[in-house]
Amino acid sequence: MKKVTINSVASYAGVSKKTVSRVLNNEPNVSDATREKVLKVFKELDYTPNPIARGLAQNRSFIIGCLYDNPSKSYITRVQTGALAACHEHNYNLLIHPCELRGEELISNIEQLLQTSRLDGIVLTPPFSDFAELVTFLKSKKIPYARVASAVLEDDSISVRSNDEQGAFEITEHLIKLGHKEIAFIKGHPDHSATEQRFKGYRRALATNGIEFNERLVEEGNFSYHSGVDSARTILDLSPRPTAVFASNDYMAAAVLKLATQMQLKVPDDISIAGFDNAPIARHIWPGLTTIAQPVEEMTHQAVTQLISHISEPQESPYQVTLEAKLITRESTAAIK
Amino acid sequence: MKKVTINSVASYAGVSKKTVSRVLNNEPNVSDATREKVLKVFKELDYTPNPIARGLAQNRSFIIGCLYDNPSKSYITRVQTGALAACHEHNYNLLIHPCELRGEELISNIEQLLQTSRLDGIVLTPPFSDFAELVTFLKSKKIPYARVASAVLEDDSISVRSNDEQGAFEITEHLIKLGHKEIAFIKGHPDHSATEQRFKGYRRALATNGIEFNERLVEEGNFSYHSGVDSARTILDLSPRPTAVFASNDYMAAAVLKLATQMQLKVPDDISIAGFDNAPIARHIWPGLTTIAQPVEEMTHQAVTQLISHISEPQESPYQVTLEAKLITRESTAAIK
DNA sequence: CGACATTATGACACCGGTGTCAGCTTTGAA
DNA sequence: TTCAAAGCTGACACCGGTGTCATAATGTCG
Repeated sequence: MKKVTINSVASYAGVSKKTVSRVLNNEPNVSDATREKVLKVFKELDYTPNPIARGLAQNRSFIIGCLYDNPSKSYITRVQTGALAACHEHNYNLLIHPCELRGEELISNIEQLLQTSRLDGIVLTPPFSDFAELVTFLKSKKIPYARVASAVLEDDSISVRSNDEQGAFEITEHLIKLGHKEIAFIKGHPDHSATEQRFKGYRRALATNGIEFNERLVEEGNFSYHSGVDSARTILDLSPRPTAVFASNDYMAAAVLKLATQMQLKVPDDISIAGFDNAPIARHIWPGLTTIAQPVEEMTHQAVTQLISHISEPQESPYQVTLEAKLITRESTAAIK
Repeated sequence: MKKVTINSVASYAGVSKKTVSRVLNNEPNVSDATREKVLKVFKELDYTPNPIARGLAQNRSFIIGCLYDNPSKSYITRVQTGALAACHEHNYNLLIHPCELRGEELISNIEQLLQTSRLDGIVLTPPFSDFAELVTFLKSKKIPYARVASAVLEDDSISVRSNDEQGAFEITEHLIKLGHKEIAFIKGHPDHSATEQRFKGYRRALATNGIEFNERLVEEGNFSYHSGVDSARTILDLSPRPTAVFASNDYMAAAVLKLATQMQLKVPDDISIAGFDNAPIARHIWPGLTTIAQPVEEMTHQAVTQLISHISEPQESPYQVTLEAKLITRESTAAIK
């Protein structure tokens, strides 16, 4: 089986390379007759253009980088799924780049990534979506980027988010409507903008419903299961014990559930527990967690799609969208007795 | 900031492109003086070779594809971690390719992937590691590949696995030593070779310890949480109820635990439960699952490393290694009363 | 010291596409 | 009918590296 290049197609079809290239790229100024002739040869010879040669000529790689640092494997996978789908739709490839760095090191790490992999664009997922230094750096290097789930809306960048504040508001209000007034809250990682957003939603729900905010019911977590265990220990030892706990994500909520169970507390009879994210664990444990589902794949898909179209033809108006998060009620929350 | 190409380096250093290229690739036949001179210019100009141009010239992409289809996000992430690390060490990139297809469609899907992305090699993870048609196809196309966690050992391919059969044997024997004789077993997905291996280990442990194998205690699962729920329902309704359940992975084990808890059974007092894989959920639930930990990252890392070195210089003897799996005991298993 | 092997270097084509531009053909308006 | 504008096509250089081969410089041995 011989290699089929643009040259073989050209000579086989009796036209020049350039004309073949025109057909490939759907350029105008090719007669219908010629176009069809070439397209037929494509099929006959089973020709696929070489993206590497193309990349060299156009100084592009057709690769989008995806930057993340998230303890939740399911979140990562969902991000990848959405990003991959968008990439495939436009014949791009996705390069994943998990990354634990911060500050200076982060920048130089990304710089190296850009140097060696020649990315055409980069998708930032939390917590990188809101890292000002990184965004500034990318802007200065003129690397197209898109931000997923960022809280800060700049005027000139692609950004697709979901409404964390509103989601937190709704789930807190759900607890309040069940009669809970003593609702503990576990914060997420301080680097994530979602942490602040979810906290705001919690406080707004309390305020809206005339419940006084109590500092003592708030614990600092970092989204990890482990941090949830620590926070849970403090919260469950409070006296009087709060009747509900809203953890900023499902892993921490699962930790609360585990500890409560170990302490012989019945969930939701003795205490209600709510999470956030609708991670798989939320339905893998008993009782299932009431939580907030976000359209992660959809967000990432939109972000990457916009990023790619921005790369091909820079737009003026940045694409900025906020998608809805949805309350999912399961067995871990119930009316107070 | 201007682009630094091999031409700028060459003229700046006062040598030809080719000489620069020689230095880049550590080729012989360059005098020490010249080499150092060029290396210095590399630093001064902060030069990084363009992998795309390189790829075009050498007909390579420096991209390894990673094929998987696995319900466990944590497994996928671990595979990616190991593969990425190995790729970075050798200046390769990793292209992930989740893939739900089988048979004909799978082959044509992979064919397209190879066409459009020009992969230099491909890592197969379960269940693809043991798909004969796929392996045959890759061999016929002369695409280098490596197999992770495959059960079948061919003579001529790179393969890194862990000992599933032995792991299953050990965990079953662990239950037996705790006094269990009625040990139910939930099988995995029939497409995965691990399914058969784990089942074998289970039976060998029974046989070794003089316990008669009982067909009625075996349920067919498919590694998904959901399938675990179905199998658990059947098993927990048996009478007499088995005193222990060994599920082929942790998700199914978690499902058994959930159902048992819903049925007011105490784990491990009323029934012991064991899993396999040491997925995060194994320690996120209460009681924590006794399970088998495999060095997934290590396996993938070795597989990719070997694959890359095979690409650069094909070896005669295939690299075939079996790593050890390790028993991890948690609270979900206990001595029978 | 001369013949020959070895090492060091560069000229140039090539990988497989795209960009530029010139030249020919067709179209359409005056 | 005429001529400018628009449509179509191909020649050729170029993207940034590597492979081949010729040639110059250096080393080796009888």
